[in-house]
Amino acid sequence: MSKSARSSKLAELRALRESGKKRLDTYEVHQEEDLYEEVDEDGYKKVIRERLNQDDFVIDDNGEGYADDGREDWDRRQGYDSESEEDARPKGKNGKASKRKREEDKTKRENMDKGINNYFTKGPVVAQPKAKPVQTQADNDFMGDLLAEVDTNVLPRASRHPPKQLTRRTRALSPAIQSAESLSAKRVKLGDANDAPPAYDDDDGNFIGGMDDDVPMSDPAPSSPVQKAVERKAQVAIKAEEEDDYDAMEVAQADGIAAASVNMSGSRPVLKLIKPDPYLTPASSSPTRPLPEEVDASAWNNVTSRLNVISSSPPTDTRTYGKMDYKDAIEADGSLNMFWTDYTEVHGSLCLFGKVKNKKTGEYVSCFLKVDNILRKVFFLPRDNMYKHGRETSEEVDMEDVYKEVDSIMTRMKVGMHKIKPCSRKYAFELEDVPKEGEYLKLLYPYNKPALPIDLTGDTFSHTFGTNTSIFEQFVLWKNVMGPCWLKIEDADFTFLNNASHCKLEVQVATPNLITPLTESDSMEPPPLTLMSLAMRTTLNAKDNKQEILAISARIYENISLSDTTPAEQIPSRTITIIRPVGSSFPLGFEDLIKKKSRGLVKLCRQEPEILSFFLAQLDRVDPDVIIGHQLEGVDYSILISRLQTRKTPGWSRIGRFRRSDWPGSMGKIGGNFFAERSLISGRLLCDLANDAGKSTMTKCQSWSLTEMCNLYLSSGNNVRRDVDNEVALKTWATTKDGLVDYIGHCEADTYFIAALALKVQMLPLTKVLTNLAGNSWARTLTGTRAERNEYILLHEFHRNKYIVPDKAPFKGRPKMEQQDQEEEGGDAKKKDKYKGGLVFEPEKGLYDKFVLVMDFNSLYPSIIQEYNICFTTVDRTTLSDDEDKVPEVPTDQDQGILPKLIATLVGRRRQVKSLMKDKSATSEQLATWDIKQLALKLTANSMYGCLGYTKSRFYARPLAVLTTYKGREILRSTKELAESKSLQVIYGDTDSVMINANVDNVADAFKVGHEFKRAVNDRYRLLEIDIDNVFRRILLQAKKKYAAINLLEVDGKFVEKMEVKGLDMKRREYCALSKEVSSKLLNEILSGDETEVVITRIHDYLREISGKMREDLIPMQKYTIYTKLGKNPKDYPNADTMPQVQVALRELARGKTVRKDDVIAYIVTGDGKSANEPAAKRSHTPADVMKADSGLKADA
DNA sequence: TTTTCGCTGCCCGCCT
RNA sequence: AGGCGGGCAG
Ligand SMILES: [Mg+2]
Ligand SMILES: [Mg+2]
Repeated sequence: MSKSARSSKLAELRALRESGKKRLDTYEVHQEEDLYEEVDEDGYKKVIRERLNQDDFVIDDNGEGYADDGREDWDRRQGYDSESEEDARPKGKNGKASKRKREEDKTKRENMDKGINNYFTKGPVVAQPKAKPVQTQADNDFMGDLLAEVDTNVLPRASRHPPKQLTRRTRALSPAIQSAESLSAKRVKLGDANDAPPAYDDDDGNFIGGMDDDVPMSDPAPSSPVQKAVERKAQVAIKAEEEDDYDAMEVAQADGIAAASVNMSGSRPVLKLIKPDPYLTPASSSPTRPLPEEVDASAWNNVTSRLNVISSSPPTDTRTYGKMDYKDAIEADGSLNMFWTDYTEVHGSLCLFGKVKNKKTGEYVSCFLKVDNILRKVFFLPRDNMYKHGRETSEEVDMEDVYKEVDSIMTRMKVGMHKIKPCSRKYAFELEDVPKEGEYLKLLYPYNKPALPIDLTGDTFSHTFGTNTSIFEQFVLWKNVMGPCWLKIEDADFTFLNNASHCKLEVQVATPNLITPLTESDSMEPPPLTLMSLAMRTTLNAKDNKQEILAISARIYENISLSDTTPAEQIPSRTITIIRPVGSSFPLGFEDLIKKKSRGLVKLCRQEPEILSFFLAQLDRVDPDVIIGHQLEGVDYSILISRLQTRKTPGWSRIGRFRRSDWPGSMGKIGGNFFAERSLISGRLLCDLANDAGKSTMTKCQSWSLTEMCNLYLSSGNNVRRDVDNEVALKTWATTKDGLVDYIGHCEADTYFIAALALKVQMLPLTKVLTNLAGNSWARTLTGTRAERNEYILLHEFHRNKYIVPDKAPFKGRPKMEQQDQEEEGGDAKKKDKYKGGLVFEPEKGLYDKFVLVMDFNSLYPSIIQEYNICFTTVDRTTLSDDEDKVPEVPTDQDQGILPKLIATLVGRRRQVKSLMKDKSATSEQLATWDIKQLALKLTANSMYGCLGYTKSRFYARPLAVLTTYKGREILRSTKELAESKSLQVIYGDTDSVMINANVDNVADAFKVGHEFKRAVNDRYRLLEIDIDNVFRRILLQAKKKYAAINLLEVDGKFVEKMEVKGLDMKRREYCALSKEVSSKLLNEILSGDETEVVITRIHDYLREISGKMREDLIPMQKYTIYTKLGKNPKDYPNADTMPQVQVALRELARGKTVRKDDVIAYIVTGDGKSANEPAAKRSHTPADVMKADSGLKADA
C-alpha cells in the first residue's frame, strides 16, 4: 500500500466506502491493522521532524489566513477640484438650437406617449385637470376585489378595517389643486430667462449653466457615514490589533454539528424524513427504519410558537393606502427629502426608488423619483493633424475644427440641444496613443438621443470617450452620490407623474441639478425598512415539466432600522400564507383546523392563478422595501416570475415598484433571463441568502442549505431547522388535515429562519455600507458581484481627479467565429490566461511538539500597492511589450497614485473604526455598526488587487497585478531568508506567511522569538507589517496547504488550546460526517501530547468501536452522506458513468426532480456484499432513497 | 435591447 | 503531457 494511500486511510474512512472492493468486515480488520501501524510508528513517538520524515508517516500540512487588515495613516480624501477650469460659456447657436429643441420636444413627447410611458402625463406645465394622487379605476377594481377577498377569507383574529381604508383613499383622491398649480408656476419662473417654450423651460436653462461637473459641487464630501465619527474620535488611542477571520475548529464539538443533514439536490429542499435529528438524539430510531407516514412537526412548531407574532393585519388607522399627499412629505422650504435605495432606467430618464417621511403620521413610505434631462457626456481627443479621406494631412487641428465636426455630427443626428466646450483631462489607462494629460472637446447631449458609436473617430479627433456611459453612472458621478443616502430634491414636480409606479409618492424633476445628496453632517438616519421574507413550495407539473407554485409564505417585519440588532424572534412580525390543494381539494376538515391553529393569515386558493393574484395584492398592501429569501435568484423568484408571465396575472408588475403593462421582450428565453428578471423587481431589493452575496456572509457553510445556515448561524436557542422532502411530504404525511397544517407550519417557520439569518449576519447593513463605500447601487451589491463595486469606487475616484475613465467594453460578438476565435485566442489566452501568483514553500513535513509561530503579513497585496505606489497613474507600462508577463518597474519619484491613496484611506478609516470599538462604553448597537463598517472597509480594500487581474474589468491592468504578486513573492522569499539568517527554521509558508519553528517549550519564549522577528521584518518596510497570527503548541504538517495544529488563544489572560485544521480531508464536503468525526478524533489524540502508548491504545479502541458499529449498522445513515457540486448540467458530463454525483443527479432528473447546474448533490454510496464489484457510481443514491427501509440499501463501508 | 460572477497555487480523479 | 471535472488554500 502506498504511503499516500495509507495516510488517507488513516485520516478518514472515506476510502472504506469508495474503494469498497471488500466486504465491510474483512475490510475493517485489515484496515485497522494498517492504521495501527502507522499511528504507532510516527504519531506517538514524539520524535522530531527528521525522524518523522524518514518514516512513512505522511503528516504535514499548513495554511494561512488570507484576510487581513492594514494600517496606514489617516488620509483625508482628496478634495474635488474646486478650480473652475472650464468657463461655461455656451457655444451653441441660440436661435437654431432652440428651434431644434422645440422639434425635439415634440418628438420626445411623442415617444413618451408610447409604451410604458403612457403612464406619464404629457406635459408638466399644463395644469392637471385632476388632482394628483389617483388610482385608475382598473386599479381600484383590481385591488378592491382582491382585498375584499382577503376580508372574507381572513382568520377570526385578523382584524381589518375596510371602512377606514376607504376613507383614506377617498381623502387621497382630493388633493390640493391649488398648490399643485402654484408649484408649477414656480417652476416656470426658473426658466424664464430664455426663449424656450414654457413647457420645457427647464431644459435650456439648465442645459447651459447646469449639470457640469467642472463646477464645484456644493457638497464635495462623499456621503461616508463613518468619516465624521472617526474624525470626532480621532484622538482615541490606536492599537493595531487584528482578530481576523480564521476557521478555527473545535474538534470536540464536531460530532454534534457536522452531522446536520442537508440535501441540496434540486431547488426545493429535498431531505430525509426522519423524526428527531439523529445526531442530536443518538438514541433515536434506527437509520434504516421505514419511511414514516407522519412527521414530528413539533420542532418547527416550537420555533414559531415563540415568535413575537402580531395580528395579521396592521393597524390601519395610521397606514397610508393609495398615494400619499405630497404636502405631508415636503419640508418647510418646499423641498423633498428622499432616501434612495434603488433605480431603473427608462427611456433616457433615471428613475430612483426610495422612501420619504410622512410628516403627518411619522411613517416612511415609498417614493418614486423620475429624473429627466440627464445628459450624455462625450470627450473627443483632437488629432494632431487633420485627416482627409482617411489620410493624414499636414494641416494642424485646433479646437475650432473639432468643434465644427462634432457640431455637424449633432446636426446630422438631429440633436438640437447640446453643449460643446473644451476642457483638460488626464488619462492613465491602457490606450497607448492617449496623452497622460491633454485638451479634449466635451460634448453634452440628452440621453433620449442615441449614443454615438463607441469607436467613433473623425477627421479631427482620434478617440471618443464616454459614448456608452449609462445614465446611472453619469448621474452618480456628476452628483457624487455614494450609495443609498438622503437626497434633497428642490422644485420637485408632484403633478408630472400619474401612476408611473407602485409607490406612494411620485415625483419628477426636470434636471439632476435639483438633486443634492445630503451628508452625514445633516445627521439624518436612514429610514426604517419594511422587510418581507419569502418561502415557496412548488410542485412539478408533469405535463409540461414545469414547476408550479403550491404555496407561498411571507413574513413581514415593519419599521426595521438597519442598526437594530434585536434578534428576529423578538421583533414583531406577521405572516401570510397562500396555498392551494395538491389535487382538487384540501383534506377533509382542513379548513376549519387551519383557522383554529394558525396565528397568521392563511388564504386558501383553488388554483395557482389565485395564489398569484392574492400574493400581488398583499405585496401592494405591504409594499416591502426588501424581499428576503433562500435561493430566490434563479429558483424561487425565477419560478414566481415565470408563473406570473405564464398565467398572465393582472397587475404582475407589483412584484417590483415600477409600473409595467407589457412583459419585456427579452423575457421569453428559456433558462430565465437574469437581467430582465432583476429589472422587474426594481424598487424592491432582492436579498438572497444563498446567492454570492449571501454565501460570502456565511463562510462557515459548505453547502449553504437553509438547514446548514440555521445550524451554524442560529445555533442559539431553539432554532434547529428540519429538512423535509417536499415531494415525499406531499405524498405522505401532508395529505391529512393535520399533516397539511404542519406543512404550512414548516413553510412559515422557514420565513422566520430566513429573516432571522439575514438579520443575524447583517446582510442588509453590510451591503449598504459596501455600497456607500463604492458608490454603486445597493441592488447590485446584493447580487454579490465584487467587480462592479470595485469598478464604481474607481470610477468615482478617477472622476473626482479629472481623469478620463475607461469605457465599458463594447459587447463582443460571440455567436459567430468558432474556429477563428479559438485559434486566435487559443495561443493568446493560453499564455495570457494566468499570471504568476503567490509563492508556496515546500513544507518540512512532520509532527512538531515545539512551539511554532505563524508570522503573517497584514493585507499583503493592498499593503504592497501602497508600499510601492502601484497605480495606473504611476507604473510605466508603455515600454513592456504585450508578449510576456514581464514585470514592470516599481515607480520612483512619483506622486502618490490614485489607487494607493484610495487604499490608504480605506485602511486608515478602518483603523479608526476599530479604535472606536475599543470604547468600553459603546452600546452593542454601536459595536455592531462599527464592526460592519470595519468589515466593509477591509473587504473593499482587499478586493482591489483581484480586480486588477480581472480580464473583464474596465480597470483591467495585468501589469499592475503582475507587479503586485511579484513583490509578494520577493517579500516572502526575503522574509524567509531573514529568518534563516537568524537561525530560525522556516518550516512552511504560503503567499503571505512564514511558519517558524521557534524551537522552545513555553509560550513566553515563543512570543519573544515572534516579537523579535516581527520587529526585524517591519524595520525593513515603510508600511508593510508582519504580525504573529498564531502560536501553535503542536502542529502536524502534512503537505502544502494541509495541516492540523493546536492553536493557543488568549482568553481572559489565559491560553486556551483550540484545534485548527486546514485543507485536510475533514474540511471537505466530499467527505462524510463519519469520516470527519473519526479524523478529528484521531487528530485530537495525535496532538494531545499525552503519552504515546496511552494514545495508541485509545485510538485503537476507538477504531475498533467504530468499525463494530459500522458492521452492525449502528451508525446513522446520514453520517455517510457526501456532498458534491455539479459544475455543469448533469447531461453535459462526458464520462458520467464514473461519477457518483452525476449518476444520482441523472436518476433524480429522470424521476422529475429539478437538478441544475451548480446544485450540490448529496448522496450515499451503498453496497451489500454482492454488488461490491460494481463501480461506486452505480451504487450511489440519494439519502432519501437509502432511508427507505424496503430499499435494502446499506451504506457501503 | 444586454449576456455576469475578483485573483493564483495545489492536490485529487477521470479521460484523451 | 494535455483536457475536463472536483474544492481546498492563500
Ligand atoms: Mg496568510
Ligand atoms: Mg495576511
